[in-house]
Amino acid sequence: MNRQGVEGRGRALGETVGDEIRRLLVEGELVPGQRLSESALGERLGVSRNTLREAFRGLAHEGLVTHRPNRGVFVTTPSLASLVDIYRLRRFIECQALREAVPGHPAGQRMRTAIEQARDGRERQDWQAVGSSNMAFHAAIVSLADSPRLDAFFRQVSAELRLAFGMLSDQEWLHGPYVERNLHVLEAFEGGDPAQAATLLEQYLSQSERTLLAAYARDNPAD
Amino acid sequence: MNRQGVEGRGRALGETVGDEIRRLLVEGELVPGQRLSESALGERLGVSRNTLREAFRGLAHEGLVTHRPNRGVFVTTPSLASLVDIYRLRRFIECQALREAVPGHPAGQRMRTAIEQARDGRERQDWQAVGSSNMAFHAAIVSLADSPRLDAFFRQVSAELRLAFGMLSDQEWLHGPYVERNLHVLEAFEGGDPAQAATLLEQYLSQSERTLLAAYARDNPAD
DNA sequence: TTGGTGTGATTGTTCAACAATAGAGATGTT
DNA sequence: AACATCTCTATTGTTGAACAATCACACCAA
Repeated sequence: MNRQGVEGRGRALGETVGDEIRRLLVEGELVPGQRLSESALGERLGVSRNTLREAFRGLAHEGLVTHRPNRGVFVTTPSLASLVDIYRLRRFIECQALREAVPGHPAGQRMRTAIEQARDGRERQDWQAVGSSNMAFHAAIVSLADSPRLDAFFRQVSAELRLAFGMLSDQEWLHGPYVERNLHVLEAFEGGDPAQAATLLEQYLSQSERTLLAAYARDNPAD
Repeated sequence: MNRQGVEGRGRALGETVGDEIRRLLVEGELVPGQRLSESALGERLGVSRNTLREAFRGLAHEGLVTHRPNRGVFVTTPSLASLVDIYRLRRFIECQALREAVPGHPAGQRMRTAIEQARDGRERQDWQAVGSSNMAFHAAIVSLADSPRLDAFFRQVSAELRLAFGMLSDQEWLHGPYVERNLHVLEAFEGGDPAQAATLLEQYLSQSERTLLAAYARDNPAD
């Protein structure tokens, strides 16, 4: 009788549920602030409350979901403070990864493919795809540091940021302009000038932050 | 009938169980490689299997515990690779935090108190206390970056590292020599020379890494 | 309006059950 | 003895039902 809504994978456990919810999250099916009822969501995914609760724990740990004791779990509503924190982090991590990277690191290839995919998405006006590719580009930058733990951490922060992007309108304006700037960074890096690449990236991130904060303030006047 | 072994806190949930296990972990009551049976540990802590499982999820997410599907959860045995990764990370994060810190940052005070506590511990030959204070010192360095997320990440990595220290003998040699070096770093920093402080810290961490890896190799010849 | 008070819905936690799996031991073959 | 195969068993994976604890809200009194 088990594993109905989630198709039966042999290997994994109800951990698949976590992935499933994550997917609903980045696809915007579940929006920030929304309450995730244990019984309702459990029924929808075809799992029991206990299993769902386990999944919630992981998601809460990643910050995608917020647990208010005795009240339930809610899709995290990114605060202005958290956005500022995330961008501070990104500058801190990405710029140094770029600056200290060994030349010819294989991640350069991943950066290049990410840019190409972003271009594809832009042509199709698929801004969600552009956003994903964009994040892949930055994840590649982080991977220059060759630290699995740092990669995992960045992946987590990205997901949280993704949540914020999802709650805003004007996706084109948020993602579009950065495709070409990614390319500039890559060119500086592969041209053997990591310091210059880091400087470009720093400006890039600061501008991106301003844009995001402005959009946030516009869409959430209450805050 | 609930909440027996774990004394009944009114506000929190079986999440207390996570803290409890964490405590057992850093105190060395639970050693790396050990299997954590759901029924046994559940009985010992006075919680049900389901509640315990929820706690396991969080711990696994922090890397303190490793989940092998259908086989159970085990206290993580830090690998050589993970130690190398952790030290790479520490150099990456701590040195830059120090380098970019604003002068007169309040965390300087926390660094100073940590050093004093480490000295106390050293006098009492309480090497576990020295290790804790040492970590507090480095956490203070990270907090110079003013990023809650980075702080949380570092706390997590520290706990994992702590696990590794716990499995080694020769605690005095691992912790003792660094108390004074912490002071040198602090002095350089408060003397207004962050670059010098970062350089000192870098050497410090590299030496600490060598010592740790050597001890690890000695105690785990199999690896 | 302000301040209780009950009431219903949801979470927190336990328990008992069963399916699924890995590992150990037993069996049999060469 | 070495090896593959086959039970068998203990443990995990997951469920559903139960009940206690807690919160949100409507209702009512002053």
